[in-house]
Amino acid sequence: MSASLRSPQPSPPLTRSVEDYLKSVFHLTSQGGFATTSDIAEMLQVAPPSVSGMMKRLSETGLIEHVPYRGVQLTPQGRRAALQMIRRHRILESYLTGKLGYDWGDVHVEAERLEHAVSEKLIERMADALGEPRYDPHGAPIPTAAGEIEEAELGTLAETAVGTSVLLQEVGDEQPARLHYLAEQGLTPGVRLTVIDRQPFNGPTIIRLHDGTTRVVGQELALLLFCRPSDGE
Amino acid sequence: MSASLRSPQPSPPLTRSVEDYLKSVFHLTSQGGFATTSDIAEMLQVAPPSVSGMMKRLSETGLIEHVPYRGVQLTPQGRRAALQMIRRHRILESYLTGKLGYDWGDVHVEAERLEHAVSEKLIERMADALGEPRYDPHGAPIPTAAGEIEEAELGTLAETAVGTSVLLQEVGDEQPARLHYLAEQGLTPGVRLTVIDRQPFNGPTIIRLHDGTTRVVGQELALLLFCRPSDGE
DNA sequence: TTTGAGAATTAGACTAGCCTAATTTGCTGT
DNA sequence: ACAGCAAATTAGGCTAGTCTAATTCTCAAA
Repeated sequence: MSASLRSPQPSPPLTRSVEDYLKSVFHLTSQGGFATTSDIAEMLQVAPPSVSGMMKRLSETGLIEHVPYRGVQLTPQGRRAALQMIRRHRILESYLTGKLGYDWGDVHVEAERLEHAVSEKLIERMADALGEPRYDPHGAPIPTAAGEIEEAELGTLAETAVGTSVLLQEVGDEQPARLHYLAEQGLTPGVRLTVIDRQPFNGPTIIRLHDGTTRVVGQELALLLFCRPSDGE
Repeated sequence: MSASLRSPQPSPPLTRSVEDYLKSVFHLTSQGGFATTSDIAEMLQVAPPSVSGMMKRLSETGLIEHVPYRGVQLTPQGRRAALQMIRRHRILESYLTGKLGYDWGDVHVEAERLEHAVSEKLIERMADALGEPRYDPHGAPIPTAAGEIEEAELGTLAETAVGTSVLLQEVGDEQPARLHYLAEQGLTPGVRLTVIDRQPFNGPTIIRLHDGTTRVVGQELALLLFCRPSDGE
């Protein structure tokens, strides 16, 4: 009787590619539902047949559930692996900005490479040095070492009603240029702002920051600014 | 006329494997001469034919000079790449011990993976945070960003004459267990010691540390302790 | 109910890197 | 000078991951 029948097999370490696919599936299914082949292909910048092939392998190893011609979802095991990668990524981003003077626009690319190379131990040392941060520089929640992640329901600035005061919680972007611009405008996670007005036909949103200055935020950017109701002043 | 005739071709990034082979060749030729197929195979833990194949590819891309059935040497271009990897490795080791509380026995494995994933920028940030260190935790010289490396002629403790006082400059080992033991014994780079006696037939060397305590160092370890004449007190 | 567009998959090929087995080469000792 | 051994290379095969081209499937609209 082979060992694989009794124990959950000493799974070989995941390859770089596998780790990337799992992360993509996680992100694409975070709102529920299935991740489609073409969405994954788009996200990873590979051809659709490459995705089909990988999905086959991943479902054989029990990391995803594949419904042919429908899409895929993570198994609990796949989800665990994906969350581990996301923890690594976000701790790395936090460390690079917090301890090595990186700009928040530049950390994504660096973390994207490092996340495949760091050990669990290194990540925990970094997390410790940072004081166990709960959010990364973009405001995204960092999964715990145990694999739990905060799931908040945030609305975008683009859909926030005029007159409402909100807390800018998370910036859902990775492009350095846009992030640099947002930082210049003072639009970083943690700032409070009030929606003053919004132009019709998907026009820009006008906001007032806490310091009294105003900003005009186009729809494209407003869709990336995730906010939650601001409690106090 | 193809572009490759005018410019030094936009060389594709080196793969992980290629980087490892270049480092091996560098280390194996550091005393001059050629690196042999079997030495490289031994160092990288691959079969000799794998080395032959890789040597063919590397000489085609101009990173090494291959004399069939003789061995290989780095070209200037290959040497530059190898030194860059060694800089990365040693800066990483320094950073892990200096800033993240790693033990000097544990840094090698971690750096071995990270060196393939870090950017030039990150290495320079780390070097800066450390104050541009010149030696890594084992006392090995760190190449400069420009690709220069200090070449010192060091003798091992095993060949240091009885009665001589020396400075322990570098520990030529990577095995955690041995390094932990040496640290316990107070044998880390920078300590001064005097050779008191040596047993015949490759027997142990007896030394006195600066604090007056003595140690008995077997031949195996004595061969890993690189020393240089101690000038002052 | 059928059909056609678009998404997904299968088929088949390529590269890097590794392996084992077979062969070739170079050197050393007689 | 040459036999034989050890080292190196060539031959041939495997896997992971990618690609393009061909095929199959799903679903919505007529």
